Amino acid sequence: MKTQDALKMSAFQSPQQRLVLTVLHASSAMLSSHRALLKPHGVTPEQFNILRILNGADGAMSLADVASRMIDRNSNTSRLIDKLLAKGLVQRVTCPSDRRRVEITLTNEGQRTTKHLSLLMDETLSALVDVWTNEQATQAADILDRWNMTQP
Amino acid sequence: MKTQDALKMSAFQSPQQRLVLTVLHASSAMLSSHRALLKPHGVTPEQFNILRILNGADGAMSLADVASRMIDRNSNTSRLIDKLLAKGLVQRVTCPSDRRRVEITLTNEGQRTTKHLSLLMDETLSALVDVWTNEQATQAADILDRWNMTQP
DNA sequence: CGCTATTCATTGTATATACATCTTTTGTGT
DNA sequence: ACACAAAAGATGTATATACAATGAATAGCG
Repeated sequence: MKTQDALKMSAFQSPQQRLVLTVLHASSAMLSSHRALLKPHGVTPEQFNILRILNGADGAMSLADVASRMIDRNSNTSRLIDKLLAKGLVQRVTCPSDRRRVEITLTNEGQRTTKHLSLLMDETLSALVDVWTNEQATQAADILDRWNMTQP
Repeated sequence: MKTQDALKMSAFQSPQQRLVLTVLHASSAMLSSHRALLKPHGVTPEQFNILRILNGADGAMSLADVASRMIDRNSNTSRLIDKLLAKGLVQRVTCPSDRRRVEITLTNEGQRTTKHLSLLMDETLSALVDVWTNEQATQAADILDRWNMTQP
């Protein structure tokens, strides 16, 4: 169901409330697209997010470094990395200078997979997000960022 | 971490891609606020969403009716209603004219709780979303809806 | 030094979600 | 009337998340 249909009867109390609900709906729909696209390759959007972070990083990253760049920045990073490890996409090495830390790196296969999936995502999803002009996308993102800036 | 910080290094490929990531981050932060606010009252945002739907409906609703109005429109509605049932907030009655259907209604306690929590949410969260003017909120929501309209 | 506090990561438990499958009941076509 | 398809819900399994608690290693300070 489309957002405007789904919420039609509820007669938003305010434009701000409408925006919050619209964002929640849009986020859910976007994640579904990503999930469907990645699924045939055995990777979830949350796992792919980690792969992209590792691919974008220069050197090795500790688990906390990865977590701080995730969309959902939490302690389940350990378990997501477990899954990637089981698939042979990442490597986990205890840091010798500080044995509390764990360095996470992409394996060669992990690099190949990440590049391949990034390309696939960009190609497939660019058609979808082209409903927005550059100006519209920038404008909406700027407005949403006003809110993010006030959050803890 | 703030969205613009979190993603600073990644040098967005396009304004559209930036918007997608911004929406995902904003959605996650919004849900966290809601969750924290509702938690002391023993209700999750997902459960509260169902309570609000039932409260907004005129008469009784079937499970499918509820599901179609949910943010994440899926088949786990059954289990969410199980939780609300265990808390005595909703009632579940097999429809006599079509025994496949189940009518869900708020109990008296469910109505009280829903009104109380709605008020609490509005009061507490209105301060947060006031970083947006009415015009900004409407503009951003309109832009996001352009995307929703194209999705299946 | 040795004790304590802090940091980094992992694990336990409850919750929610995605997807597929199954059961029960109703509808339909011949 | 009977067989079969479709509809409404429930459930099984794997995954992800929130939050708290734990374990291990280091830092800091007396």
